[in-house]
Amino acid sequence: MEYTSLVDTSLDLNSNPSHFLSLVPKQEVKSSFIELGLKMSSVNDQAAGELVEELNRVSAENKKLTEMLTVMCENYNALQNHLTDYMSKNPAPSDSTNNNNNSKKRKPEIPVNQIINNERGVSESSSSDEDSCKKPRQEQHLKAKISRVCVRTEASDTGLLVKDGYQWRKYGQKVTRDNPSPRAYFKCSHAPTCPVKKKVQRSVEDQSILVATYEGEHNHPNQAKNEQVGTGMNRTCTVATATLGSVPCSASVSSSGPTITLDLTKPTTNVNPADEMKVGGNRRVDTPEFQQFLVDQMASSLTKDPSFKAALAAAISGRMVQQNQSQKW
DNA sequence: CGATTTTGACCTGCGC
DNA sequence: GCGCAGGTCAAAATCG
Repeated sequence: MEYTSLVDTSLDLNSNPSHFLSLVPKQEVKSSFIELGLKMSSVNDQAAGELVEELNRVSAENKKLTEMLTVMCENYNALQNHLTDYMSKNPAPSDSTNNNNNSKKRKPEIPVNQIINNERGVSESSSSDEDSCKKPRQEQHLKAKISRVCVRTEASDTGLLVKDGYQWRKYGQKVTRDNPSPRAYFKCSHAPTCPVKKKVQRSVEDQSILVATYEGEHNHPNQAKNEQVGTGMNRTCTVATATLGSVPCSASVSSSGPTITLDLTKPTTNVNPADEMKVGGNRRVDTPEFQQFLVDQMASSLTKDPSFKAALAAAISGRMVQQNQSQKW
């Protein structure tokens, strides 16, 4: 499947306003821009200059973001093609990518690409219809949106609580074979019908990192929107919240996949978002990977939002009309 | 007293 | 079919 087809780029982050110009005769718009510029110059040259400069800057930024998004999509397609080729040439000999010492494993972990697809709301289940008849539970499991969030906590913190704004009820705890730390099982307790589940376990490699695995989508709004990260479909928005807001944490992206790490041990209150992005140390928010990830997530979430598109189109077309009117005046 | 957590028992899927 | 391991249930304990 082509990754680019999953990303609705119809918003056209490139500043080329051709989509909207089509609503108005091109020549008219062009002349209105020129005349508007002349008028502005007669009224307030400096302000107009600043506006044009700002417009150019934003346009360049949008263009850059679009290019980055395109490159990412191409890279993703290339990687997926490589993976497909590799899988077809080397059929996985009994889950060789997983721990070999785990001779008995249940369902293999959902591959990274499937996680991505699930997050984009594309149902790409690898199980056949026949399988789904035989294994309704597993089918249901595969259909559920699965996302993983890593949260860095103080080493002294032995709890398994990951605050994400939702209310959870713990219904079980288990010590798993591959990890000495117990795994806690949570259900969303805010709404009785909410199917979302969460598993929280400390990372084997770094005990200070809590790995929270979310399954399913919340069918109710997040009560505490300003609290750290959410799950499932609203994850894309909450990533930005965790990074740019006043939430006392920092975020990073794992190189192994779309896993978000929140560093709760490093308060970032009262930090300018621009400065926050420059912060060094062990934070990885300034890495190209993270920025690309943010671009990807923000672009996809924005372009997926029809109301945002409608509002933007209305704003731009409204501006065009205003310019036309000012030309006629 | 209701909500939440703990914890042992039970269920289920998978590999041998 | 058996055993293992992950996941879930539910009664008891705890908390606010």
